[in-house]
Amino acid sequence: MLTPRKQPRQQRSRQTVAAILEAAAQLFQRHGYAGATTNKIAERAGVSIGSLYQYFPNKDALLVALAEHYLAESADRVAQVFAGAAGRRPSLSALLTDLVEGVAALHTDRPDLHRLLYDHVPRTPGLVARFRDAERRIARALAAELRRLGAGGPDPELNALLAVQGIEAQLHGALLDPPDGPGHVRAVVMLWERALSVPPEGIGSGHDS
Amino acid sequence: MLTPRKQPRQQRSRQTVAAILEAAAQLFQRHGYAGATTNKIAERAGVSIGSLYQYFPNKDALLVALAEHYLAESADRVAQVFAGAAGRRPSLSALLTDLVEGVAALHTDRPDLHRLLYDHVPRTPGLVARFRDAERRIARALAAELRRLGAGGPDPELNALLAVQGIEAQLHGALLDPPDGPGHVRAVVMLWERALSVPPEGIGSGHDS
DNA sequence: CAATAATGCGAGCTATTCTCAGTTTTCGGT
DNA sequence: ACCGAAAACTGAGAATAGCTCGCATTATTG
Repeated sequence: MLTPRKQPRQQRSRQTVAAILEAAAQLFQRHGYAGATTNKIAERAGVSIGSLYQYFPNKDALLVALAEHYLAESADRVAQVFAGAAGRRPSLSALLTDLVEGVAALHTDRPDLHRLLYDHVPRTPGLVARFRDAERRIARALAAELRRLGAGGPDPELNALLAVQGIEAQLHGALLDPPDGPGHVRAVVMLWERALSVPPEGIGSGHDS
Repeated sequence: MLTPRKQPRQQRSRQTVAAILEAAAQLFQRHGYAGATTNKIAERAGVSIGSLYQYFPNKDALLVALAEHYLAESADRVAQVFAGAAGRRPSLSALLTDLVEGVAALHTDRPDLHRLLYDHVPRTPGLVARFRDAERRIARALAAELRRLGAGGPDPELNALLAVQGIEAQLHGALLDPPDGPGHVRAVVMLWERALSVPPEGIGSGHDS
C-alpha cells in the first residue's frame, strides 16, 4: 500500500484530507508536479505541513490519490456505456461509436487534468495494476457484447482487450495532436468495426490468409 | 531546448559527456529516477558534480538525453523493417508480422530500460513532439506500403498512424502483463490485417455497414 | 468532567539539486 | 617552444524541498 498512514476517523480530519487533495490538484495543475511543494500545498489547504504528512506518506501519494480517484471515475463512465447498451442491444457500429465517443470525452472533458496525471503520475506497481484492472473490466464488458453480436474474432476476450488498449492510445494521440475533428472519431470506429466484425469461430465474412 | 548548456568541443569533454550518460543509465536503472542522485552519477562517471552541470542543466536533462537516444535508435530499428520490405514486396500479412515483431523486440530486448524511460521520463513538450514525429515517420512508411498493397482503407495515412499507435499500446500492455506467448503477437497481426485489408477507396473485400 | 484518543501544529533535521570562484588543461598563433 | 585565450574541470557550500517529531489543541467516551 502506498498510503499506510492514519485513516481519518472524525469529520474534521476528513475535511482536512479533502482540502489537501483539492489544494494538491490545483497546485499540481498550475505548477506541475516538481514545481508544487508540499509546504505550499499544506499552506493553500489551510493546514500545517505536519497534518499533510499524517495522511499522506510522501509527495507521490498525493498524486497517486488523485490518479486513483480519476481512474475510478473514468472506468465508471466507460462502464456506463455498456450499462446503457444492455437494454438497447445496439449494432456493432453503434456500440463502438458510443465507446469511442465515451473514451474521447474522458480526454476532452478535462484535458489539463488528464494530461497532468498521464504525464506526471509515477507509474507505481500499484497504480499500474489498477489501470490494468480497469482495462480488463472494460474489455470483459466489450467481449460480452461482441459475443452477443457474433463478432470479436476467434478470441473475443483477447481482441476486446486489444481494442480497449488501442482505442485509448489512439485517442490519447489525438489529444496531443489537437487538429482532429469528428472525422477522426469516425475513422477510429470504422477501423475497429473492420477489425472486430468477424465471427468468434472465424467462419464467414471477410478475408483470407 | 532543454540542454542550453555548453556544447562539448574537445575530445576530452565528449568523453566526459559519454561517461556521465553511461553512469546515469546505470544508476537510474538500478535505483530508479528519484533514487539516483546527481552527485552519485558524477562520482560513478569519474567527474565532479560541476562538470555534470556544465553539460546538463538539471537532472531531468539526463533522462531526456537518454530518452532521445533510445527513441532515435528505436525509430531507426522500426524504419529498417520497412527498408527491408522495400525490395521483398511482402504481403500485408508478412509486413505486419515483421512490424509487430520488430516493435515487440523493442520492448523485450531491454525491458528494464524501456520501462524506466516509459515510466519516468518527464513528458516535456520537446520530447513528446519528438515521439510524435517518430510515430508519424513510421506511419508514413507504413502508409506507402499499404497503398502498394491496395490496402489501408479510405485514408491510408490516417489508418497507418492509428495502427502504429495501437500496436505500440498493445505491445506495451503485453510487457506489463508478461503471460503472453507468440500467440499474442499472432493475434495482434491478424487483428490489424482485418482492420487494414480494405482498399483505399473502400470497394472490395469485405464487410458491409 | 476527567481520561483518553484523535487531530493539528511548525521549527528544524536531512538530503539533494545546483552555483560559482578559482584551477588545470588544451589550442592556435608566432 | 612559448604565450595568451578559451575550454574544461573542480568541490565546498548556498539554496531549497521533503519529511520528522515532540508537543498543543480539540473531540469522544464513560
